[in-house]
Amino acid sequence: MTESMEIFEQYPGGIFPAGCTSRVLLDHVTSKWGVLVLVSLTDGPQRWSDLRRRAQGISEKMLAQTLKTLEGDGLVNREQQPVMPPRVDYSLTPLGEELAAVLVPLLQWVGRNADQIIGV
Amino acid sequence: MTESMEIFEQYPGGIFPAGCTSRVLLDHVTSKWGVLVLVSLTDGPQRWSDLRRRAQGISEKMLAQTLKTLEGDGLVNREQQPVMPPRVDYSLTPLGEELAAVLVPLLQWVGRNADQIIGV
DNA sequence: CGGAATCCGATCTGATACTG
DNA sequence: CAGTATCAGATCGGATTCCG
Repeated sequence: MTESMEIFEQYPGGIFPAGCTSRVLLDHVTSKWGVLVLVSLTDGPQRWSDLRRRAQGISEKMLAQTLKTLEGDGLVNREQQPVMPPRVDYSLTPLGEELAAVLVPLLQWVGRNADQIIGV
Repeated sequence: MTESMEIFEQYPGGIFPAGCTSRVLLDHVTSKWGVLVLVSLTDGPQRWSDLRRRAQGISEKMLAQTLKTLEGDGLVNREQQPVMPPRVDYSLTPLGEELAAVLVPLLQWVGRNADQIIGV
């Protein structure tokens, strides 16, 4: 608890001012499906239907919305081939890879500890 | 991208089955306010009013709800002293400390990159 | 296949008021 | 100080339908 507390040094009064860009980005990447989509993509470029399978339970609406948000943030790349039937590949940008690298440990921790925690 | 991909090894078809305990816990800890409360508490035990200041913009309703959820998950401890006026201290449990340790790098990454990302 | 559009209920938020 | 209760409005999220 002694190191890497730059968050408190930067903002002594609180963690990120309310409404600042950090808050917005944090909400995007910690959104219900944002985490799962980003981590899915660490496995390499994937298509719409791949992502629907990886992020089990996501609706088409939320997949579309999540991908647009992440693309708008420069975290995800969208590549469309002009063929019929259409083929679209999603992948992480370099920035997205960086982010996913800090997200994976979170997912792993959750996976290890979920059973011991829920319904204490 | 080659190491620590146990998430995909565990669940080849997707990341956590929909509705499993891992998903529930993930939703709790990545909730809009859960992240901020947990990271606030890495700075040591804090009182209700401290947390309201740290997690700028949180309403009393959401602070109460977030704390109850995290307490129910065994991530946060609530200690009430029977004095008047009442004094209540919130702190991380050992499990909560573990979790916060993987959350802090995420917050730091967001803090470093938010300005370059939003509104591309 | 890869979406967009629409509707609808659940959830979140803010404001206000009240309590021990 | 540390909450609880309640209500209205905004937003989120899911299910369904439709389209190139």
